[in-house]
Amino acid sequence: MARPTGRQLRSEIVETTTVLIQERGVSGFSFGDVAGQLAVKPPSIHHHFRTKDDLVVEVVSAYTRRFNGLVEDIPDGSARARILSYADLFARVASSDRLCLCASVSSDWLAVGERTKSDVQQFFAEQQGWLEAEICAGTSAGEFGSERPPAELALLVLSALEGALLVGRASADQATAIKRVARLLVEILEK
Amino acid sequence: MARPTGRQLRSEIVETTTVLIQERGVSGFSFGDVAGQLAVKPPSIHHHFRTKDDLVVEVVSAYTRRFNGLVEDIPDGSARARILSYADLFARVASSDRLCLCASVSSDWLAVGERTKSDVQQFFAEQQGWLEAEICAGTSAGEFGSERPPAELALLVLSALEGALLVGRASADQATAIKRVARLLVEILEK
DNA sequence: GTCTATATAAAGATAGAC
DNA sequence: GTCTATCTTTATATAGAC
Repeated sequence: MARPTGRQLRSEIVETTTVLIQERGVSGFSFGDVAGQLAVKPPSIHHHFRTKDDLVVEVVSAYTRRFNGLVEDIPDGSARARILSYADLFARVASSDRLCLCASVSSDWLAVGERTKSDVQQFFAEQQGWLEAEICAGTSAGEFGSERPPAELALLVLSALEGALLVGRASADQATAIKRVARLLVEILEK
Repeated sequence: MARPTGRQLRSEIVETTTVLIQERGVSGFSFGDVAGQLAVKPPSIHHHFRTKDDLVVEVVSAYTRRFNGLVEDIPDGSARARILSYADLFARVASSDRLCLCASVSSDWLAVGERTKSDVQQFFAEQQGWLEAEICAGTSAGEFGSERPPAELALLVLSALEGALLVGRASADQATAIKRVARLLVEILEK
């Protein structure tokens, strides 16, 4: 891997840090870890991000932007297909035994700054909002028949997907767990 | 708070560390933090637990023992009531904006030792086993009417409860989130 | 923009006095 | 069993050369 430079390095730092946080938590990575993986020295990281907190804020922001972009790109189709695509996205972004980045951050809640906290809160709120709208649409289309309040179902779906990554990782069975949970969730929404 | 000593201190270290991990993650606490909260010095912690990893192993073990004890103490009654008690337990042990300890550990997966990993895996497996048995019992009693496989439902329930703590904490609404999810889950099991 | 060198502080851990 | 003192390593962060 060629040593990245300039604007290139900045985005590679963000990518690498995202994975490190997903694997080890916010307190479990250091500038030295990031630098090591990119074959540069710690001061190069500091050049782009003055403090660790600045870096974490940027990582959450980049993750949220990317994730929401992928959600927007989910093609039109049946409500069932769209929810399954959403779950798949979830599994993909968190692939390889990782969690959703915001779940990782939420786990270390008291170890992160205020800006990060409010950004993570917003991420979860946005996901619930998207899910609620999809559930409403599916119900209007006659595809979903659950009589339970869409906002409640949205919270359940998000919680179950986040939790499945967590439980699945610790069961050496993450990819399967998220698929099993997703399938069950759409069946529940349908009837 | 009087300074605890001897066998007393050992268990207070475990209790304090449990909370610290729930709040800040495995990598987010130090012997100094634990010592500070108990008004002793770091070497006193080392006297009881040679390494940080030894301490984490003991914390997971104590948490699991205590949690499983509380589960066993859930009184006989309707399947609905027992599942709701289980969810409540979950919320209580993780109260005050914390997660289930094993969820916190799972979040920092690559930062913990092998012994800890396998203990956490076992915790999640045991919980799924208990839930599956309860769901089967509820179905036999005619109380639960879901036709979906009990093992699948058990995974869903555990994932949703773990995830609700995570999402709820980041929504400044944890106590409510877990209750909402628990209520929805029993309704789904019933029909 | 990246490096070497360095400051400062904290962490995990141990030795040995009390 | 707990302390003081200390060792060693690592982390965050900055200054200044290249």
